Amino acid sequence: MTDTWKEFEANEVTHSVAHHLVAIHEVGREYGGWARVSDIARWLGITRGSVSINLRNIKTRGLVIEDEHRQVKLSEEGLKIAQAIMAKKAAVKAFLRDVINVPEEQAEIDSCKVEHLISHSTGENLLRFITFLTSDNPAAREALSQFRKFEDR
Amino acid sequence: MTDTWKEFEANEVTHSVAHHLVAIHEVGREYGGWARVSDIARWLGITRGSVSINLRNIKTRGLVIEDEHRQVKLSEEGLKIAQAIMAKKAAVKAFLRDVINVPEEQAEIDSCKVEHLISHSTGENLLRFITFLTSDNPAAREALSQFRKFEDR
DNA sequence: AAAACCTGTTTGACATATCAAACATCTACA
DNA sequence: TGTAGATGTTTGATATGTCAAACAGGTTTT
Ligand SMILES: [Mn+2]
Ligand SMILES: [Mn+2]
Ligand SMILES: [Mn+2]
Ligand SMILES: [Mn+2]
Repeated sequence: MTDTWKEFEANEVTHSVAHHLVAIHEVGREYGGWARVSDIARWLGITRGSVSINLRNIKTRGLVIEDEHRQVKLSEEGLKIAQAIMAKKAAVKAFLRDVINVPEEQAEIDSCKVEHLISHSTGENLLRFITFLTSDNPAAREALSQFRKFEDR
Repeated sequence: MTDTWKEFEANEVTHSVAHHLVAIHEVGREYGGWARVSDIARWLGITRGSVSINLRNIKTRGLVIEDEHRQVKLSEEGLKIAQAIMAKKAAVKAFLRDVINVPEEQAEIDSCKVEHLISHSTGENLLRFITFLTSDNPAAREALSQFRKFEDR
């Protein structure tokens, strides 16, 4: 009815772009942030051709910079986006695995699917919640323990 | 490194298909489940042309059936998928809004983005968790109340 | 009956994302 | 030094999803 669902389209980055950014961050880790097309492609499990084309778009949007050897590095904005995505993924995964007992592998898959889609503020609320719930607050510990029992009903 | 992230691609349905199925379900509610292209298009806020093309795909996959007046209705499989998506959305939204205090509108947007992506089992775990946490279990109530305080730190 | 409106489909365009294959260029190594 | 391998780009294909515009039928209004 409302067009709220079309907000889905209105994402900062697509899943593909999100993973390109994170890949550059990871691959470039030992090289001052600089990454090569080939290494990004290998990391992502897609062809060099695809990475080359995708980077065209990502460069245009100012999310990476390029040096004279055609290596790429996250721009300030690209880095901010990559870090936000990694943080949200970590929060979601921790919640799924440590709070509601989703198996590790499934938590990995589900958090991967969702990492770039949840809003910043939701990510923050979630992080606050797991921080509280996995703290040594007695009420939190008791609730979690009761939930474990509740689950095995 | 691993190709886990490509599992993203391996979804039962895309966001677009998910909303087409749910739209058919909603639009057809008062007509024995039968829906027309025009009404689906209006509901989704896209053109009739787009719906027409998308339905071609959705029919091929056996998710809807068509009658002699070109009306469509969810097949048994299509209905199962639509219901699973609606259930997951409700669970996510309730968690965001009622547990971690995400504002209604944001909870709506985030749950919409994610509804078709989270796995069945994760959805079930989440539902168990919110059922417990919003029950009258004293430990649950105390934890939630402590979390409210913790938030306003 | 005619005109206006509503419906569903098709076409051509565009955007994103992927592949394989061909190419040009570098690099390494024998 | 010459060949083999690695690298990056481009092209042509496929798939999904969207739009606007044109078209063909059907229904309603006048
Ligand atoms: Mn240099
Ligand atoms: Mn991911
Ligand atoms: Mn009939
Ligand atoms: Mn949605």
